[in-house]
Amino acid sequence: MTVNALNIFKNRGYFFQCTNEGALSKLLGKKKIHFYIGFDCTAKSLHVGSLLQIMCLRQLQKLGHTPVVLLGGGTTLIGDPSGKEESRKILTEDVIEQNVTSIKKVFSSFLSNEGDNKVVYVNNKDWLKGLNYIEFLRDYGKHFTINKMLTFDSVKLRLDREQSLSFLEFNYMIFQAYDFMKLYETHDCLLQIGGSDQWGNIVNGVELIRRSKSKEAYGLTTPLITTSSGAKMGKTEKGAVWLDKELLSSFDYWQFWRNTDDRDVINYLKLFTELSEEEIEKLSKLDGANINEAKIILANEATKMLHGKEEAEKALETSKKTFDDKSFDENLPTLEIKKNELEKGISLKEMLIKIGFATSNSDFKRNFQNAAYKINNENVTDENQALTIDNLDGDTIKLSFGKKKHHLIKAI
RNA sequence: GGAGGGGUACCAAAGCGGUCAAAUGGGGCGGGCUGUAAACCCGUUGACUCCGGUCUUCGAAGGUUCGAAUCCUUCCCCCUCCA
Repeated sequence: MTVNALNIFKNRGYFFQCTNEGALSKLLGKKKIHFYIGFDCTAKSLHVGSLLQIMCLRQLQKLGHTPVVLLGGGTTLIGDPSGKEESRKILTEDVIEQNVTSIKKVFSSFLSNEGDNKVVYVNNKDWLKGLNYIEFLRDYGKHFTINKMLTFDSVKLRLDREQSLSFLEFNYMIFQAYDFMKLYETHDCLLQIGGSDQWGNIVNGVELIRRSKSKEAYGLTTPLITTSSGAKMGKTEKGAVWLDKELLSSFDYWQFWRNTDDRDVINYLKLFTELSEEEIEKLSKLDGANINEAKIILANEATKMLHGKEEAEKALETSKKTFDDKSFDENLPTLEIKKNELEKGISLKEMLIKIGFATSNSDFKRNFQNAAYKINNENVTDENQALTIDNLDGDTIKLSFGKKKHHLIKAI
């Protein structure tokens, strides 16, 4: 039996809709192709919101196809209006280039850089930057009608909300279509994948290729993943779930998955791990508190893929110590402090502000009144509490803000 | 260019001379219950504070007033319709 890529996509939950499904399915079955996904470079790194797309790249690469990662160094100069309520901030070229570099790193964890279908990186700045406006309009502008563009959700939404959509942003979809065509030319790229909000943009590209080359290319979108409670997925106590150790530690990343809503676990296992369907099926039998077992597996697998096996094991260990034994583990964020300073005594309030557990004196006071702080698991009852050597447990003090945020203070 | 509507805290949205650091809802944060889940309940959500208060905030700048988010003037921005 031949492995059918689209079936895998459907079973795993990567599939939302695609153009010409029959033909695409056949194509993927008989030929190894180049396919691409574009990534926005508005931030220093990517977060879990892009993980599904990355999994698609990984999956298809495993089947022998060649992933082309398009870094939108050029389009980010404009800003994608899709799904945005307001215009994006315009970033400078410098910042974008830095982002491009750091975002590239993310992919190295997920994609193979070896073999004849190793990952290819491209930056659309390379062909967009030097574009000649008049020529571009004459060659490609004629293929786009305003009538049609106005029907796209990304545009309609903005207009319905009575929010302005600048011409600059309006051009985004034309550029994205042009990107696809360009990659078709240079890399024989036949398929573009994207989130469901990219449908309009992708179809535009497919049509541009058809009109200007009389050739067929394909588009496929992935579903928008929301949590069962309806929110967009991707937040922890500490903010966005970055796919970068510098921005979110592997422990916090592990915790993010561990804290998944019961109702989402099985779904996430399918989407974000590579466990076999049988294994997942088995885990789906768990109920009640036992679902936590599945969550731990999810966290392990997801962390392993991004940060490596060792980091995943460390995160598991740290979590056990922190939440089960209520002790501490060195893997928790740690602040080192001189012993003699501790002998003099340090204001707890200042320490908490320093490590980010309070944003101001007032904030500290509010949290204190809500019984949010603990020293070595003991509730703080004195607002003017000072940290001294008496608080040391070994050479460490554990400070907690709420149930999930812990920080160590280490005397040296 | 003309006519009208509007800009309030993270978001949405009330307030339209004092009782407004600003109702209400959402979101965030914390507490309780639990399984590091969901749902639910409670608290909190500008800064500083000698906890009595003080300071900064309602698009911007001026003005009227004992007193302004609220009234007046100018300016900036957004939306709708007309040209």
